[in-house]
Amino acid sequence: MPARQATRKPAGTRLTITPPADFDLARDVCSYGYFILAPNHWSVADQTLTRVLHLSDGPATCVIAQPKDKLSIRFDRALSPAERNEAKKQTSRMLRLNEGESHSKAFHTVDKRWRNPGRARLFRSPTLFEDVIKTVTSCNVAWPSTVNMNTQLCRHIGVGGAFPTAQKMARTRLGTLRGRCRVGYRDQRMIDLAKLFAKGQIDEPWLKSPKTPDDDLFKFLVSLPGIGPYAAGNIMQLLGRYSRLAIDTETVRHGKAVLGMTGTDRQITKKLEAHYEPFGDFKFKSYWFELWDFYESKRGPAHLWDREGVGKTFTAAQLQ
DNA sequence: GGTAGACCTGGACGC
DNA sequence: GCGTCCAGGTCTACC
Repeated sequence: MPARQATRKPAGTRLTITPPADFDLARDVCSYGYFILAPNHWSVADQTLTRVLHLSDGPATCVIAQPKDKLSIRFDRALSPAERNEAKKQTSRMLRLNEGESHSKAFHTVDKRWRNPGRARLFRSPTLFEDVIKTVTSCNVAWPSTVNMNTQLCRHIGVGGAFPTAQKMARTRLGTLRGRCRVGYRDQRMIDLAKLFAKGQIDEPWLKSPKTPDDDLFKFLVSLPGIGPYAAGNIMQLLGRYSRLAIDTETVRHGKAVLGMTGTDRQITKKLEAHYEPFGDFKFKSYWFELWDFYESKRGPAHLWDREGVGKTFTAAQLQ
C-alpha cells in the first residue's frame, strides 16, 4: 500500500496595501448602499468585506480586513503577478483609495460637519460596468428588489459568484434576465449597456479624465440606455464627480422630513439644488452623508447593520 | 419644453 | 390564498 501523501491545499495569495492615513475600512465600506448588494458581503462579526473578484484567470474570492493601519486582502487561491495588479486596481477603485487625505481635507474645508467623524469616501464597485448596472437596478424599484436583482445576477450570470462581466451579460438572453434575475423591463437596457461596454464603445479613459467637463459627462451619461437624470447624477459620483445631486424620491423625502422643506416635488427639487449649492464640487457628498446620518440615527452604525434585516429595509420611507 | 402614460416587480392591504 | 393597489425612474408620444 503506497504511503499516504499529505494533501496540502496551495496557499492563497495575501496582499497588503497601505491606504490613506485617514482610511477606516468599516466606516468607508459601510458608507453607501452598494456594500449590501451582491457579491459584496460585509461581516458584522469580523468587520471584513468578502466578495468575488473577476480576474484574468477566473474568479477569486477575497476577504479584506484592516487589522491596523494596513489593508490585508486574503484570496482563496494563488494569483499570478498580473492578477495581483488587477486585484489591487479593483480593490483600490472599490475603496476609493485614490482619494487621499488631501481630498478629504478639501471636502472637510467646504463641509466641516464630517471632519470629526472623518466621513469623506463613498463605497463603490471594482469596475465602472458594475456601478452602472447596479445603478440601473436601483431605478424605479424598492430597495429589496434591488437587493434581489443583484443577488440573482451574480447567481445566474456571474461566474463563480462574481458580478457578471459586460461580455457575459451582452450574450445573456432577455428571458434569463427577466425570468431568473427579475430585472423586469430593464432587461433590454441592461443588455444594450453591456454591449456598449463589451464592444469598447464606452470611452472609460474619457469618462474618468479630470479634463472632461462635468456637463459633457452628464450629457453623455443621459444618452445611454436606461440612464436618466437621476442615474447619470449617481454614476457621476461613482466616477468621482460630486458637483451634482442625484435627485430621486428619497432626496425629496429628505428635503421634507429632515430639512423641513415644503411645496410640490418640483419646488422642493429646486430648493434642494439651492440648499446644496454652497458645497460646490462636493454637493453630492454633503447631501449623501446627511442622508446616511439620518439612516444611522434610526438604525445605528451601518457597520453593525444586520444584512438580512436592516439592509433590506433601510430606505427613509420605511424609517419614518 | 412640459406632461401623461406605460413599463415590471414585490410589498402592503383588504377580503 | 387571492386580487388589487401602489411606489419607484426612464422612455416615448403628444401637445
